[in-house]
Amino acid sequence: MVMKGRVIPRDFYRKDPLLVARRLLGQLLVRLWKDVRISGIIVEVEAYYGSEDPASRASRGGTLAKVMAGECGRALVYGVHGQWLLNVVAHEPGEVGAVLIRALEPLEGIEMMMENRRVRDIRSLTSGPGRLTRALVVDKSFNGKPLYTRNYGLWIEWGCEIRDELIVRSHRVGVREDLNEPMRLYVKDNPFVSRP
DNA sequence: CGCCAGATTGACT
DNA sequence: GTCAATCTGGCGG
Repeated sequence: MVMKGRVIPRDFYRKDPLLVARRLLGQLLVRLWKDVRISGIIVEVEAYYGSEDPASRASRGGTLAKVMAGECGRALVYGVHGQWLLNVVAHEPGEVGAVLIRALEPLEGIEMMMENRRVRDIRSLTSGPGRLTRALVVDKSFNGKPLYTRNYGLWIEWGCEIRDELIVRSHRVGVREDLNEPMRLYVKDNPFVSRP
């Protein structure tokens, strides 16, 4: 792709969360940590909406809802079950939404990730929302930070295009009450997709 | 402040 | 496959 290697601009995220989720597959999540580029290809995502979405934390109000209603392209980081989960705020103007990044295929800085995660098997490095934040050293301090600039050491850049035939759509993982529409997307047969 | 559910993980049968 | 440790944020007192 022509744009490969460039940071994805803010306007990319000003769309319906499911559409943004689809377009995020194949792009690169990059973390600059200790002068080392740690990155991975996004291979699994989930779309979340506002008050109409029973699985969304935004439907319960509070700080998270505010961030999800705020500026697109910013990180939304919050804790569940002792893990930090990384989302990108994404929605149409006046709406509420975000995309959860659930799994990466490790690309650069793999040794650094291994150090951060202390695992033997490379397949468990970044195959889960809590795992990838540990591997890339992402925590609450990134909450609200823009991901459309390199300024904060965490951003998303153009990677590769993934054909429609390679994309699987399913219901979201770990939610009590899901929407009728499946909101989870992942790359078919990719070994780094989290366990269903 | 205490309570508790939850967009999870890793260890174990 | 099962199961409990984990800890933040929302909410009630």
